[in-house]
Amino acid sequence: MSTNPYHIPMSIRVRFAPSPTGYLHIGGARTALFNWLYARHTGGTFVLRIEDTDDARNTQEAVDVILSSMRWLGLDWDEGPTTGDASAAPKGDLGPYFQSQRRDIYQSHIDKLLAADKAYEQDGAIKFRMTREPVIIPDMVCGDVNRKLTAREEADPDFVIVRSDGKPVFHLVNVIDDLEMGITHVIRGEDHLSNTSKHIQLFKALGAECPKYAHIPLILNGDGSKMSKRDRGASMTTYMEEGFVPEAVINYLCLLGWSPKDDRQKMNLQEVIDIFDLPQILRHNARFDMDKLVSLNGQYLAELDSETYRTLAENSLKQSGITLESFPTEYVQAAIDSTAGKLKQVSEIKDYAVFYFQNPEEVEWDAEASAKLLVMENHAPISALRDAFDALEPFNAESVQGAFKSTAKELGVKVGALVNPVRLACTGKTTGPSLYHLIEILGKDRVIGDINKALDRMQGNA
RNA sequence: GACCCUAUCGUCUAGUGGUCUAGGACACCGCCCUUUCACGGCGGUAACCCGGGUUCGAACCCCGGUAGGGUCGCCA
Repeated sequence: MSTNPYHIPMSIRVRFAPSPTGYLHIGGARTALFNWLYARHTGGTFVLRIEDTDDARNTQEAVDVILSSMRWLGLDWDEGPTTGDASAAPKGDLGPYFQSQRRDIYQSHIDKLLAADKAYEQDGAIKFRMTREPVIIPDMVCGDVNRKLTAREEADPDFVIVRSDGKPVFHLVNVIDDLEMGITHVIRGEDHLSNTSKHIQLFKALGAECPKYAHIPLILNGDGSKMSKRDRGASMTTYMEEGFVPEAVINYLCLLGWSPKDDRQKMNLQEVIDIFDLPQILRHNARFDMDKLVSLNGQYLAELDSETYRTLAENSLKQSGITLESFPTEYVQAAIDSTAGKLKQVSEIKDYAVFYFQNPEEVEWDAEASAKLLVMENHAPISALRDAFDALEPFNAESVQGAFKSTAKELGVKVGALVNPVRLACTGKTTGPSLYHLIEILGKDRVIGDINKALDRMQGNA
């Protein structure tokens, strides 16, 4: 026995054990994250195990999605599958890491339980002789939980560990794997708390010490209801497809059910690793707030290097049906660069910058703004500006800005009086990238054409 | 129905008996900055679920309600 007063094993081993029945749920992602953080904080080992015992619901695609989601989030595992192929060589010595490959291991334990009369056969299934006493569940988040029997369990506390079709059930395989894989801390969703009494008894029957438990609260919808597949934000796939910044998603997840205890919100992973620990995990469920995630995402987006930002932006633009290939590379880059630091989500870029990639006649003016800005009294000033543009050489952001200022001064109007109608003329909107830069990118011909069209409208509105 | 967990602004949270006329962030509102928007800055609205105790003193401790969530499967 060590002299360590907390009896913390030398090497901590934790695991994330998803069942491949669909995408990676945001709650699952956070469970994975908390396990990962604990492993990294303690210098321990993070194991990924695929619990694919339900052939009716498991799919290969789901396995691949889980692995790619984990990788996207940056949650690397020290042991586990290297690919979605269950027969491929894994990383780590305690595999296989797919439960579907571990039948022999389960069978030997089942035989032992049967031989010791700790389990028995009934109707072709095998049932475990469960205690009739309450079970104390020591939990690092919830404290000691005194799990009494429910009415149903009072009637028959024993439960099935092997189905009549010969397949072992979750409770059994989960415990055997944690035992065989030397898992020291089980960090999982609170939905497993009640069932932990079964697991503790199973460990005992198998002649093993049970691991330490930490049941973390669940993530609920904004209205407090349970998050299901349909709910926006529930699937990690959404974040990958919509071009979220993985660091932002991770940062947000850290703040759900855990807190650095000071006023920090935006934290990099290393900062979190340094101070993350199990006892500070909150005990109550948290509601998912897309607004806050998006806000955080905007902060990370603004800090991205231009290369990464361009890639994200290009993908988003292509996804929304814009054929970037028909534009010069420099033009596309300049257009994208003019949106940098402006968006909270890259997926907003379509609405924000679509005018760059439309034919002038496709740009639709916002009706309300058009009625307000494209009026006859703006005709003279804007045509004066048009003439100034016409004579401008070179035609760039700097010279354009000069033309705005000098024209405004000559006419005795505010720059804004010229800026707003021109922005509408060129982009169709009242918001967007820096007008001077956008005008340079669009080029003189296009801009003068847009302005002329707006001048016609002013006369038409008269 | 039984059993378990939980309860601070709309949301995420800080707070572990006095320093709380309860702090921060998102969202919202106002002002400033500004070529629009966003950013940034300043300010504002907004919370201790209810009822009993314990105590000189309770958001913090205890009990009871209530509410939300979870579990009771030959699903995981």
